[in-house]
Amino acid sequence: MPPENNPLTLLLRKLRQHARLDEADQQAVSALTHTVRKVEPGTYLVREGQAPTNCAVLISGFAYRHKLTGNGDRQIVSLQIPGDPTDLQSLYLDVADHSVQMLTRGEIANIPRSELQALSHARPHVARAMMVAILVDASIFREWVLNVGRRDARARIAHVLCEFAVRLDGQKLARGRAYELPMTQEQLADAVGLTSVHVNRTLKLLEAEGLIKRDRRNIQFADWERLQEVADFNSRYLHLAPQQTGA
Amino acid sequence: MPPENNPLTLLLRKLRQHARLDEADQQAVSALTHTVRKVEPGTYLVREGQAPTNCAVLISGFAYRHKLTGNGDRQIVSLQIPGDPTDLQSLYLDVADHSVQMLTRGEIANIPRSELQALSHARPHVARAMMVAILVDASIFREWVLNVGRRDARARIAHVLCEFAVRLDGQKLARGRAYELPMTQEQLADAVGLTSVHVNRTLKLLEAEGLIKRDRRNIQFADWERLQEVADFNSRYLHLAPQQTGA
DNA sequence: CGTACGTTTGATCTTTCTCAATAATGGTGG
DNA sequence: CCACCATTATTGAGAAAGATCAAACGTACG
Repeated sequence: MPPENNPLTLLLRKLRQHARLDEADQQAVSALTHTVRKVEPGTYLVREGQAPTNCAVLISGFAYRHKLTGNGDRQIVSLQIPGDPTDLQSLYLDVADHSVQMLTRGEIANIPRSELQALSHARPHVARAMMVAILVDASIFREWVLNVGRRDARARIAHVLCEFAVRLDGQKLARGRAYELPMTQEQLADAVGLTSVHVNRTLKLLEAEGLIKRDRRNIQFADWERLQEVADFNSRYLHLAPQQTGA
Repeated sequence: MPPENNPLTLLLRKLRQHARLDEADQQAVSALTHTVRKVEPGTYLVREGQAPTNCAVLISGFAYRHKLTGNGDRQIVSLQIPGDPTDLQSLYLDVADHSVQMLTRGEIANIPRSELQALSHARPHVARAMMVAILVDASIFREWVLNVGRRDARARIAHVLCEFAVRLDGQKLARGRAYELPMTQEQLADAVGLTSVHVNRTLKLLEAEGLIKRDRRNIQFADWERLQEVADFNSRYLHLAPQQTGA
């Protein structure tokens, strides 16, 4: 099957964003065993406390990583968009310290963890590319600590909206200055460490200020520049590839 | 110089916590070029926005990672204790997305980033060990998102105290059920996303409850079990080595 | 023995949470 | 295609956690 139709093309694209992979590397990635599966919202891709046996790459749909407190409060610690390998974070850890769950319906490609490990062992460039992907994830976690720890509700929510927009854009998934936010206000609340009630009010505030427009889950960026300012958003932490280098 | 006196012994110990390194691997790590330097509190080991050129391993003393919001609020995103490589987080990233600064006086071993990269390229087992170290750091970031996003002041502060205790213990740096907290209440506040005033009151609350005892910066765990409960602390996310495997 | 920094305390103000009820929406079975 | 149900979104009123402002107090160190 030509690589264009291969579910792993997405993964390959992701890996090549920051590291140069030669023909053999690319071949090896494309040759990974994988099974494609359709999944419903709520499906677990990783379950806290379990030993990870494979790595799911999101082909379509959205997912989120989260942790729970002892009394059941949820905190979403990151969002995953198509192309994201959801499980590199436990590639070499024996027990998952968090869960990953589908936000929407979608498709995933499951790759045996052992194959990824073997690949990273055998091919330094691929190992490096995976490491970069992991490091970028870690950088996003750090920004989220800042977001949740030091910004007020308005900036916090605006920040998540900005991050999502920029990441979608980076994967060529955004259509213009708008997107469908793939989550409920309650889930958004869990991402920013607030209450769904307060998220609702703050969303309306952002709208009243003319920063966004909303129609159900659809978010339009009425004033992208000012929204970024309000969000205190600077995309540096996403470590976007400055330029896609050709093959 | 025998490895016991080598500043890199600490790094080696860290790397070997989760991955098996053979003789040659260990040799290679011990042979890394490095310069030891004494540093004062406040010294920057990494500066946000700069291109990292070397990786500092903490030999003695404590450091912290932090980020700033646009209006100057600081959020500490993790604490570093002796043995921690402070800079693996930017091993393959071109621009540092956060700063690392010394909390106390201490000593660091600076290793050229290029050498670490070369080492990870040449030695898969070392690469894997570094990846694990990075993954554990990432796991700690995730826990901090949860801590700051979903726990109240009392639990949050207790949680940081617990984490610090367990990590010190893991490096054989704690003397019994007490330690000297190497930071001001203001810095602790920046670590938990609160005000120093509120940290002060909460610390006194924890003391009044009989969970800790304090004398200046010295923290004693008067009731370790109950403190962990209050903190909602579970060390799983630290991914501590189940057992130190012999050479 | 001052001075600067860190800690402690009080009083008041804000943001965000809670609780509760009402209104939309979307999906589903008939 | 329509009525019904379960979610999700919205709104209001009151409570609480934590922030802010300001001042006093300690303590280490030059």
